[in-house]
Amino acid sequence: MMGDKRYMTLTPESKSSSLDTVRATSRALPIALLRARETVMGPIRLMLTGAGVTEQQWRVLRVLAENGVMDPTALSEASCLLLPSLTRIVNYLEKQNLVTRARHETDGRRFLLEITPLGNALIARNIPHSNEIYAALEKQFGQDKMEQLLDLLQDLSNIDLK
Amino acid sequence: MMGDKRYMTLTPESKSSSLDTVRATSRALPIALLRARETVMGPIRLMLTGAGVTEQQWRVLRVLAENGVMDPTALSEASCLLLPSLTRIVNYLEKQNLVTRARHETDGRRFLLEITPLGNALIARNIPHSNEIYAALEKQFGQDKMEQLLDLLQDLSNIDLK
DNA sequence: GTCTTGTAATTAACATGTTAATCAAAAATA
DNA sequence: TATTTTTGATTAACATGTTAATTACAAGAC
Repeated sequence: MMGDKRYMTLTPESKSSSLDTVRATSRALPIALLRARETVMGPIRLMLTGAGVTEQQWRVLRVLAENGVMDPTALSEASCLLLPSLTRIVNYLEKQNLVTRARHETDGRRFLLEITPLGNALIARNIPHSNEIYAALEKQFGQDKMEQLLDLLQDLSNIDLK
Repeated sequence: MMGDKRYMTLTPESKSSSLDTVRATSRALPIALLRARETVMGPIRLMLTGAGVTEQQWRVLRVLAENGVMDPTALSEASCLLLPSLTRIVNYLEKQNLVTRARHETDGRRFLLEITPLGNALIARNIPHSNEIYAALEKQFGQDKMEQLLDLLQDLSNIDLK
């Protein structure tokens, strides 16, 4: 394979084993995932700017709209946000009356978070645009490839690396 | 498909069109990409902690090792970092003598960045561990699926959403 | 009940993400 | 050449990412 730039050798003068060969960054999975995500988020970010929320705030609101009442730990897992980030985000959303925070009835350590009608309204009036973007993406990329990609990503996420 | 939770309706009492139907966050592409990336980065982060660099610093060093001299704009594109982030990261790497910054000879606006021998040494002594992690991941996930995923991600990244 | 241990959530500190503003130098135009 | 416009890079300001430390409460052990 002449000109295949998927691999390179760090020290060309030495005999290289597979362990000291650097995978080209264009085929490095973490970067590939990041780059793909940037492509998708581009138009979505425009939409969110119009909605007046950040990407992460939108994610929190959507998960709460989908799941109802949740405690921070569950919300953290579902929205892919670490707890310290989530704490700050929920503080802000609470000030904007988009989310409420209440103490758990029996467990004094836990809280219960819930989206407000105002929060639901924010989602409802922006979802159509969001879906338009997603539809355009799926049309460009191909519905079959999209399903294939989502399945692979789900499989990858379920791997246990010990 | 009973019990298929890939979609939900925001307002159950209304007749919902495809445009006001909320895609379940478990099948939302941005979250799926994020979650997959977290899975992969888990063990890599452990390695990087041992190496004494952050994920982004490691990425910058690897791209420079792969491509030689680069200006910030090109490095930004290749490493998937916005210029403001890159400026701070390069400032730090320069202080650590892992990277050098020089003025462009003919264009006074541009700079030329290059990895130092110290930087190359850092990569060389950590690449074996990095490759072990990657090999374990590929073994768990399957080499064919890995190639398939990388191809899909590359395709997705090349889409133009106008 | 008291003490210890474990858990949920927050706070702290620093690095990075993100958008807008700024600055210097190059390129374009008159 | 003087002016304007564009471009490369940095700085500023604020939100989030990340790890470690802290706090309040619950659950177990004694």
